[in-house]
Order: sequence, then structure tokens, then C-alpha cells
Amino acid sequence: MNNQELALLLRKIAAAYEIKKENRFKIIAYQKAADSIEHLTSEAKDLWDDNKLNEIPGIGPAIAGHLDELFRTGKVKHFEKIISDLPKAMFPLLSIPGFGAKRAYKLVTLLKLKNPETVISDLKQAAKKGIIAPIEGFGEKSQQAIIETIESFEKGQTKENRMTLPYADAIAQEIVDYLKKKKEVIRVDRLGSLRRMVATIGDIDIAVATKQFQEVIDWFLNFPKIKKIIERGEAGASVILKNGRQIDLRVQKPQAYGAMLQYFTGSKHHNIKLREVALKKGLSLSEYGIKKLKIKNEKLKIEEFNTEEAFYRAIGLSWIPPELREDQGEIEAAQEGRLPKLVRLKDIKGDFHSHSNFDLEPSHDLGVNSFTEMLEKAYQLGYQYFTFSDHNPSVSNHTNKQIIQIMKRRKAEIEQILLSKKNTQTRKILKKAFIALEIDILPDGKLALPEPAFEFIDFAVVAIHSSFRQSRQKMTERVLKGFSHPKVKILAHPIGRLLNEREGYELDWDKIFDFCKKHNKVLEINCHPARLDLPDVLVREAIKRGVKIALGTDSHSAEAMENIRYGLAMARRGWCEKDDILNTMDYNRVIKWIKLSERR
DNA sequence: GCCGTTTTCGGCCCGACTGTTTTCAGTCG
Repeated sequence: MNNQELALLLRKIAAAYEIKKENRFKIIAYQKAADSIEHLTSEAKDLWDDNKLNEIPGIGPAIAGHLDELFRTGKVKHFEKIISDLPKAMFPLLSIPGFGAKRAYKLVTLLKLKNPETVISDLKQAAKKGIIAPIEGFGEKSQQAIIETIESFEKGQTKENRMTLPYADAIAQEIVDYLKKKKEVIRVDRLGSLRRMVATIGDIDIAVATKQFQEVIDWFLNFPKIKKIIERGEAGASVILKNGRQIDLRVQKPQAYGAMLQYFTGSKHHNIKLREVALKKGLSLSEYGIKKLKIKNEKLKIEEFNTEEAFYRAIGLSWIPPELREDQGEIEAAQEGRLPKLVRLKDIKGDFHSHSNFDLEPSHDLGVNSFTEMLEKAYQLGYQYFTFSDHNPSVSNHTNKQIIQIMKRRKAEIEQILLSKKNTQTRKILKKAFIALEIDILPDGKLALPEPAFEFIDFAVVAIHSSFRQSRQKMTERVLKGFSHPKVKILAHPIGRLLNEREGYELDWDKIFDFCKKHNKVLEINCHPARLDLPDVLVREAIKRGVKIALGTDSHSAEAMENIRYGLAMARRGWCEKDDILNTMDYNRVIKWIKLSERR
């Protein structure tokens, strides 16, 4: 049973307890345990194997005992007893927005819905027949809402639900630009998961500082691409755009904007932890500011904050960068003054992964721009160095001799461009670049490049591009074998995921990290928007183990080189400081690192 | 049921919105 399934099980138990009117803190405890397991960086089952279940926050002796029974026997008697007298059909409804335990229970009981397999569509049919509206606590509106919610839920099941970061970024930008046209808008910020730079975004959250709440909200609700208004209040509104994406707007006056920014940036877990910490100091936090609880029977006055810095300071913390706000130890670190000095965009001195349009006759895609065009862009980005890591020539279509010839020709062409004295009047290009290659690690762990051809590259980036379904052990052996060649320095897109499309393969990270540390190898954060691979949680594990990270845009065009900032976001979410990132090294230090002799 | 620089007992984040109510329950973030 994986973490996702475990979380679902624990939520099911929480829902059952809710119907049974158990102590509400017990219910919360189960929900917290579910959240906690969902956010783990390793499988709970693996932790159980190592006898470490009790190290999971929110899991105490009771739940740990139940999980132990689950992993040993495949079931939990106590859980089965709790849900035994509840209708099975209520549970699938819990995954539909707007349904909690009580509504789900009430509806399946009164409507006598028995089949968990079909309960969702059965409920929709019931709503369409009009037999939900007369039920106490429901009405025409909620009946209609049930139909609409289920219909969009059914659609959502078939297409991917979360946006990639740049996609969400672009939508947000459009709304930000629109809002800024209104003169009453003093300031606009994108917040929520977008501000925290999470790899995929559910809803887009926007905050506005203004003195005219209603006018700004009305202006927002007139945004031309809105399909439907979900809710509107005095301090904000939620809408669905024609493209199906949800936008939440919150407005606040400038002098209280700091608490609003903080609240609306989240994450939820960060905010909960923050409020718990504040409560121990007699402070109650909300999106409006901070109340002092110490004085009894006196009217509580809210202290307002115009900046987040002031808000955090009032709780005795230094300002926490949004990328860290996940309740992963950042609040404790802020209390103890040991927050990391996160790597910044201006620390980045080069890119370690790109594809030009030079035709090596590979079996993967070429880029669209020439070496010169890529170097021109690298110059514009202010880099010290760049890396060409085109795909290796396809093995099946060439003899070794042909491959060597192609590699030789490519090296000569790049060197000619880099060493040429002329041609700099018309266009400014970067003159320092590494001649690398992205080489496939074949299913048996061999590299897809004949040994003599290595002479024509400075170093290699390796990656898995085929046979994704090998076992964890076999995949680990395969990667380590490919990674072992002395000229191979970087493992590209290490988990192989494609966001919303492909999970990626399993690797034994203990072994990978140890290997990297021991042999001076580096893991890539691939900055391609659909990859963002390594993921943030593994980045953090890697640097804890002393493994260095390289940012590579995997650009197939000059324009895509700007994606570096999304990879950088993963690095920051993984707590990376400047020294953790290879790209912050000067050119000469990189040369030394790959043990290259100064060639140019 | 969990947890501990106010505690191993007695606390447990905070407020908004909707729909159905006439003071609130349910759900969400």
C-alpha cells in the first residue's frame, strides 16, 4: 500500500469517526496523519521496514500500531469494525469537492445508494430527478450545485488537473496585467502555490492591495475570460475561467497587506504550524493581522502589518522565503536563525544542458537554433559559460566509425565558432562553452557512444530515455553502470517523470547519493517545465548528503534557456544555497571540477 | 489521537462563504 492509498484510508477512518460523533480532535488527528503521510519523501512502508514509523510527525503509538497491523496482515481489524456499520457508498463521494463526511452519509442513507462503484453517477441522477432539493438542509441551489460539481469532477478524471508552473504563470500574468489597469489597484501579487513555485499548480491565487475593495472585486469579476463565478464576498472572489482554471482573488487595504500576503501564500501546513507557534506566545494570527490573547475580557485589538517581514518579525521569526513555506522545518530554522541563504538567479553563471540544431543524426529531437544563436542568447543572459549537450548519434543507424566522424566534425565546428576572432561586430556571442553530449544509458547500462568518440567531448551528461519499466534494483544498477564512465559527470532528469503524463522510474536513492558523493558526480535539476526533475524533496535529500546539483535547461531553442528560473525554483524549494549548485562556480572552477585542461 | 522552551495532562489554527437557516452547519483553504 503506497502513501496515497494510506492517506485515503486514514481519511476514510476520520470520516467514519465524524459520522460517529467521535471526539473532534481525534478526527483531526487522523486527518493530520493522512496529510503527513501524503507529504512524506519516502514510502511509509519502507519506514515501517526500518522500524521508523514513529518518526513520522502526527503518527503516535495508536495509529502506528494500526499501520503495523496493516503492513503485517494486510488489514486493520479496528478500522474494519469502525466502518462496518456505515454505508460503503458514502466514501467515494468524499473525493468530490463540496462533500464532507456528513453530507455524503446523509445523502447515501436517505437516497438508499448502495453501490460504491456507481454512487457518484447515481447521485447525479437523483439530483437531476429533483429528489435532493426537498431533503432538509438541501435546496434547489445545492441540488443544482451537486449536478455541476459531479459533471466537472467526471471531466476532471479524464484530463490532467494541475497546470505546469510556466502555464499557470502565464495565466496569472494576464490577470495581473488586467487588474493593474484599474487605478484603485495599488499592488498585485500572485500567491499560493504559484508564489511558492511548486512544480504543478492547482488554483491560481491573486492578492490585491487597495482602498476600494468592492470596485476592485467588481473589476475582477468583469475579466472577459471568466466562465463562472463560484463565490463572491466582501474581501474576495473565486471564479472559473473559460479554460477551466480556477482563480481566487483576495483584496486587502495596504496597511494590512502583509498579513494577507502571508496568509494567502500558504502553504496551509506552514500557516497552521505558524499559528501554533504564535499561540504559544499568546498571539493569534489571521489574514488580518495579529491579536494578543493575554488580556482577558478586554476587547481584542488586531495589530496590522503592511509587510510580511514585519508580520514574521512580530512572531519572533525572520522572513521565510515563500519557496520554503511547506512546514518542512523552515519555521524551526527561522526561530533558530539558521534559514538557508537560498541560491539566487544572479548567482547562476552558466547552463549545463542544451540542444542545438547541429545534426548528429540522433534518435531524439534536435534543437531549433544554431550553436551561434544559442551562444548569443547565453551572452544576453550574462553567463560566463554554456554547454552544448546534443543527443548522441543514433547507435542503430551508424557504424562506430561514422559516429566518430560526426563527433569530430561537431567538435571542430564548435571550436571554430568559439575561437574565431571575427564575426563579433554584428552579434555578441559568449565565447566559453563546453562541448558535452547527452548520452543514452541503454537498458543494460552501457552508454550509447563508442569509446573512441569520447575523445571529442569535454564531458558527458547521461540519461534514461528507454525501457522505463525496469525494477528499482535493475534501474539503479543500470544508472550506476552508465554513470561510472570517467567522462560522465551529470545524470540528467534523474527520475524521468513527465508532469501529468508519466510517473518516472524508481531508483534506490541511498545508493545513487552515495555514489555521487564518492565519485564526484552531479545530479541535474532539469528545468524543462514538464520535467522539473529532480523534484524538490529529492534535491533537499541530495544536498543533505553532500551531493551537488547542476541546473540544465535542456533547451531545444534559445528562448527555452530562460526556463532556468523554474529549475532554480526547485533548487530553492530544496533548500539549496549557492555552493550546492554547480552553475554558481566560475568557469575556471568548472574546468577544474571536470579535470579539463585549459583548452582555450 | 497527538504532543511538549508555559504542560506527560490538557490543550489542539483561523476565518470565509454558501445555502438554508432566523443563528447555524458544512466545507474549504
